[in-house]
Amino acid sequence: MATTEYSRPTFYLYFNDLHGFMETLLDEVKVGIVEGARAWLSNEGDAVGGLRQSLTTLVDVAHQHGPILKAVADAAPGDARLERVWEMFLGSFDEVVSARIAQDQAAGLTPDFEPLPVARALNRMDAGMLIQAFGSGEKAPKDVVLSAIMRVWLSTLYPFDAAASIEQIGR
Amino acid sequence: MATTEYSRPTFYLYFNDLHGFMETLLDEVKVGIVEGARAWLSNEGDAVGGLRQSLTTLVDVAHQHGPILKAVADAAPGDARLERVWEMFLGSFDEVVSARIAQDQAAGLTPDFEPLPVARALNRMDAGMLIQAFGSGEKAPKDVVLSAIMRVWLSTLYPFDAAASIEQIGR
DNA sequence: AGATTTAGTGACGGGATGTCAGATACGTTC
DNA sequence: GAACGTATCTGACATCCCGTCACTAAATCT
Repeated sequence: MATTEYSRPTFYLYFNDLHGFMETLLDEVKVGIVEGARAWLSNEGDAVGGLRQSLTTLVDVAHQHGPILKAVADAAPGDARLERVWEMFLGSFDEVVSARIAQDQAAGLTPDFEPLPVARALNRMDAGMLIQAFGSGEKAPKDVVLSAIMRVWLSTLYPFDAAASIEQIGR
Repeated sequence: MATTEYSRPTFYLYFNDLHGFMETLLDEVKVGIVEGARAWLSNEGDAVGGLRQSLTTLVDVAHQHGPILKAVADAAPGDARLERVWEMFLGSFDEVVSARIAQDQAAGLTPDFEPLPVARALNRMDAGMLIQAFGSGEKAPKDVVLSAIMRVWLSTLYPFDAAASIEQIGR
């Protein structure tokens, strides 16, 4: 509000709370990510191509809204409700990713392992990596970040496809 | 201090600062992790076995000191100095892991990719996953967490070994 | 013009962090 | 055992941040 022509209390006319404000911001980013994830989750076309596309748009969205993600993640531990919201935000991806993994395991594309914990691990990797790379002012180069997380996702979920995939990822 | 027989100001006789206290706590946990990581980083014996052992002790240490890790990670964004300390803490692992990856790439054990970003991604995964699993009161089962991150590390770094490794990981 | 709704602000209360002068306990020296 | 110096501790204060509220100003309606 200090950078505004309005006073601090005016803020509270439009938002319940600092944490409520964070929720509002997060909701806007969420739709972008969910939309981008459809490419892989919808299960049309090949799995590897879909995953590659979904991760690419994920990195794009995170690159664009990095500071918001960092702000929410930073503020979450200070407020029980916001922490729950953030946990749910990540948890929702855990579930859909886990479901997709189970599908691919049934189809023989993916090795057999417990889908949920691995989905959780991969999603935490994305969150931590993207916030670290794009959260502050000087952002890391998008392509480097993308290759790294793409590498990990592909070799974990589609290792049989690795030989073909690796060339497309490049070094 | 409220749970103590001493008053609040007494705290400041022993610590500069709340954040200084966090640094002290973190230092104690760090030695445990570094010690456990030697199995893999020292490069004695086979790489897969070393990594497996290092990850096992990492999960042990995190399970033991989870709340400390969460407390530091939560407090870091609120203080520039502590945030730097936390960044350095994670960054130090990025570097040693990256060096080890480069070695294994030269030896043909690991596919060719940029070691540093992948190391960063894997380490952020560990941090996020371990804090989420062991940070709060009710801790997740150790073995589930361990299998998940082990799966990701092994399939990313030693995919050629995957067939043999997967059986030992189990589902 | 008068009334009613909307928009905005100064001033306050509450909670958390950190500081400081003074008090208390303890050991040392004569 | 009295005086002194030192280590330990605390009540009270200053500061900052969040959120609220009574009150004012502007805009819209009758």
